[in-house]
Amino acid sequence: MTTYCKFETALDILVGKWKPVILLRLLSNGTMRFSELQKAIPDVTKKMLTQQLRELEYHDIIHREVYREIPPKVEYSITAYGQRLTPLLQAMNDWGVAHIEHLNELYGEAGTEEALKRS
Amino acid sequence: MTTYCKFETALDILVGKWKPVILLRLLSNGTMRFSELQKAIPDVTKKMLTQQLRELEYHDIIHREVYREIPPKVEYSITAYGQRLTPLLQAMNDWGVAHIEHLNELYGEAGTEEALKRS
DNA sequence: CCGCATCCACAGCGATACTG
DNA sequence: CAGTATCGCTGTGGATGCGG
Repeated sequence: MTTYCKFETALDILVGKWKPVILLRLLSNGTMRFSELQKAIPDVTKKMLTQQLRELEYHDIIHREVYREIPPKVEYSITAYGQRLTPLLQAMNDWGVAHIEHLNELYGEAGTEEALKRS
Repeated sequence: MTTYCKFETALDILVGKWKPVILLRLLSNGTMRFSELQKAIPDVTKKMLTQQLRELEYHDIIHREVYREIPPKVEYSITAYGQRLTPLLQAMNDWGVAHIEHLNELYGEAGTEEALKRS
């Protein structure tokens, strides 16, 4: 007896402290190694990066390719299925940009940044 | 020096343990009193409900109308600006529905529920 | 009726050290 | 290089009680 509306599902999959950045990186750079991602996202720890990547992988958004070499090499990329997120991300981005505008009008430039931190 | 892509902003505003349900309720029911919301969302505590409502209010997604009566009465509703979320929520919902389908194909009906809990 | 204040439990995340 | 394991802090959310 699940409820009809499933927009929460999309949220669950996209939300995560580092998932948005990871997705953006992979979408713009294509395939990336683990270490490249770490360099591209300076504040993430190995633990968190691994965890978030695994979750995205489990949802078939990204692909994990392991090369059995010494030293090891692992490459991450967006799956074909994952590409289908793009329009949604675009829509969310557009809304986000408009929303920041809107907050500026409501509270002024100063308040906006703080407003975004609240939730 | 903020980054260009702002789809994370949309996430921040929509995410919250009870925000999705609240939005759905208000969108389908129109104006609702605090107590009605509480009844409609059985597991939420007053504290959490208040908090999430305030955040949505701060972002101008919902409107809070206070009637200075005894006993008090407070009504919540979606603002005109908040209505502009609808297409986005619809898009997210569509993607969510499709994604659940996709997970079923990957892991079977059994695995899907657990998959959704992971992230 | 609506909401705030306080206290507490637990999960999330970071830091660090260790492994194949 | 690409992780895993462990520990400790911190923040979020639940439970409860008070107040306008």
